[in-house]
Amino acid sequence: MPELPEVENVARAMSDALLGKRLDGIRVTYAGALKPTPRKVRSALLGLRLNEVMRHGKYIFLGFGHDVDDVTAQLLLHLRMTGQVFVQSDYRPDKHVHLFFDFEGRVVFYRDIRKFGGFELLDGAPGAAAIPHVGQDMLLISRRDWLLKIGKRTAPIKVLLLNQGIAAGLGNIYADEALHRAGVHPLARPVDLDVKTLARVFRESRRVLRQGIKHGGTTFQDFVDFTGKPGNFRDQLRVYGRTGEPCPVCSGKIVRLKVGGRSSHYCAVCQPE
DNA sequence: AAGATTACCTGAAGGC
DNA sequence: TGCCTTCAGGTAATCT
Repeated sequence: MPELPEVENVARAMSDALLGKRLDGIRVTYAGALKPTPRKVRSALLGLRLNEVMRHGKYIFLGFGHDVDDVTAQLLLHLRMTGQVFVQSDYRPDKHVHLFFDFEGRVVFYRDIRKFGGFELLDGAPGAAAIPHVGQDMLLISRRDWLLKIGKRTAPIKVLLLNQGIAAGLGNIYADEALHRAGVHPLARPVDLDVKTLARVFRESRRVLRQGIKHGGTTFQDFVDFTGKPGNFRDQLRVYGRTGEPCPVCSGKIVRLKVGGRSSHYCAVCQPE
């Protein structure tokens, strides 16, 4: 499931492989993956070059223009739950591949089993202004701003870490991992925690996201990188998906609990309520 | 106004 | 070639 580290790896790979290349064609087998309509997207982008790849939280902005560095139109990409973007010369597309982008002969596939994700054409090049409900990127927000936004809240901290309006990028897996590393229970309320503890959650959130990026992301079920390979961070997970196993730090039992409708995994010993 | 619930989809897993 | 229910989790919309 793509969260910030997985999206960052996709963005970097797209940038490396496609920057400056001309978009010559788009084949569409599921129109819902290309908004507002495949026709309008083709009419706006065909013949233009990909001049910018920018990640914000779990979103990727793809900037297109006529000349070098010129950006006159943008595609906004979100992978949601099962979206995959990759280039693989020997790949045989299955029924879940919905889009084929032709960049000067190189084919980029968009595959999405659950069809939640996709691309959306933005008028002009609004960038982050197109997603005003999304807060600053979790890797860019200052500790001060983050503490101001979260410090007095009364909702469970797990829910707030997942709230993309406060800071963008953490998903269910990395949020559980960050809370374990910080030693904080997922139901803890920020208003009840001291600043030092909150600062630890902030630091560990950043750290686990950076480690995820370094390891090529986490593949639990569906994520693959730009070359179609799964990520390596799964081995580093300490609590997510390890219900019933011993905690790697203290050997306490890892338990699972629904928080805000989402499964949360934590160590009952390291993360007391 | 924040928090809870539901919708969007498909596939895997497990009970019977 | 079994049927049915539940679950997985990102986000928007719709409730309370």
